Amino acid sequence: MHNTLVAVNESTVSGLGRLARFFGFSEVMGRLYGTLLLSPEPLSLDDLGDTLEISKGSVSMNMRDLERWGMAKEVWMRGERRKFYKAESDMWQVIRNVLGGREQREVQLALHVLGESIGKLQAAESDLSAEEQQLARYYLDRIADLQAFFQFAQLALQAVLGSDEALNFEAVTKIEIE
Amino acid sequence: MHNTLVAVNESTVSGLGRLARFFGFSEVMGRLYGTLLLSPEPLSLDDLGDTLEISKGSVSMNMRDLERWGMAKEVWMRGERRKFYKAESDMWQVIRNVLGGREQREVQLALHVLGESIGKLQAAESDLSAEEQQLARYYLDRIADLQAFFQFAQLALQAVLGSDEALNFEAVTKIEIE
DNA sequence: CCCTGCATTCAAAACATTTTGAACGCAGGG
DNA sequence: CCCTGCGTTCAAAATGTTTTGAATGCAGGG
Repeated sequence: MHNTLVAVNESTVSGLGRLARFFGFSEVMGRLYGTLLLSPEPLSLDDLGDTLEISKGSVSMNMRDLERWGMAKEVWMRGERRKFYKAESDMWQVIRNVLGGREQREVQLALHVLGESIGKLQAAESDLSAEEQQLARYYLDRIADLQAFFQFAQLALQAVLGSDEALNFEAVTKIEIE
Repeated sequence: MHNTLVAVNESTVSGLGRLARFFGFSEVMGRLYGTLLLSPEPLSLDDLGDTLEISKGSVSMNMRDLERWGMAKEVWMRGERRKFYKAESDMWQVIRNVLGGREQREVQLALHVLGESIGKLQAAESDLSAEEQQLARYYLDRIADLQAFFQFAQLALQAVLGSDEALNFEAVTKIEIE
C-alpha cells in the first residue's frame, strides 16, 4: 500500500491511542478503535491482532471493553464463523456514551458525598467545642466551593447530553457561559 | 478532634484523591491538595507527610507538581525555616490552570496532526491507484469527523477559558449549545 | 458425537509507575 | 567554618497494570 496511506493510518491510530489514555482508557482500546475506524470493511479479531501486533487475548479483552462503551459493534458476515467488528463512527454518540456513563457517575457520586458531609457537619454542630465549630464552618465553606464546582460540571454534562437529536459538530457554533 | 470533623476531612481528602486520578494526576497530589484546602493554617512538608503518612520524598515531589499546576502556593512564615504551603482555594483558577495547560495542548496537537494528514493525503492523490484513491477518500472522511470533534473541544475550552474575570460558579446558570 | 476453528479466560510474566529512605546539598546560626 | 535542620534527588523496592499464551469452552460441520 502507498506510503502516505500507511503513514496517515499510523499517525491516526497512535493519536487515538493517545486520546484513549487521556480519557483513562487503555491505549490498545484507542488503537483498535482507530484501526476499525479507518477500515472500510469490518475486521476480525485476527485481523486486528495481526495489524496491531498484539495477542489474541488482548484483542478479545479490549474489544469487549470497546463494545461495552458502544465504540464498536459486532457485524455478522455471512458464510463466516469468525466475529467481525466495525467502529461506531458517530463521534457524537461515542462522546455521549462516555460522558453519560463514567463521567456522570463520578459527578453524582461526588455531589452525594459532599451533601452528606454538609449534613453531618450541621448535625454535629451542637456537640462541638467553640474551636471545633470554627473549624466546622471553615470546612463548610470549602465544601460549598467543591459542591459548586461539581454542580457546574453537572450542568455542563447535561448541556452536552441533553440534546437528544443526532447533533453534528459543524452545527455547534456557540457555547455560552453567563 | 471530633469524630465528625475527622470523618468529613477523610472523605473529602479521599474524594479529591479520586478526582485527581480521574484527571490523570497522582492520587497523592489530590490528597495533599485536599489536606491543604481543609487547613485554615498553612502546613509544612512535615505536617503533610505526617498527616497523610507518606514519605518526605513523596511529599516533596508531589508538592512541586501541585505548585507547577498552580494548585498550591508557598507561604512565608516569619521565624520559620521550613516551607509552608496553602491550597489555591479558587476552584475556577485551578480549573483554568488545568484546562489551559494540559488539555489545550492536547487538543492543539491533535488538530495539528489531523491537518497534516489531510494535507498529505491531498498531496499524494495523483500518485495513487484508483483503489488507493478510494481508500484515501475514506480516510479523509473519517479524519474530517475527528477534526470536527477536536474543533468542538477547542470551542468548549475557549468558552471556559475565555472569560477573564473571576467567574464564580453560582453565577453559571446556563450553557447553551445550538 | 467427534473434530476443527474460533473466542474467552486467567495465571504468570513483562512492564510501568509510585513510594521509599538514605545520601546529598544548602542556608543560616553559633 | 563547622553544625544542624531542612528540602531535594535518585536508585532500589514495592506495588499496580498490561500483555501474553496455554488451557478451556463452545458451536457448527461432517
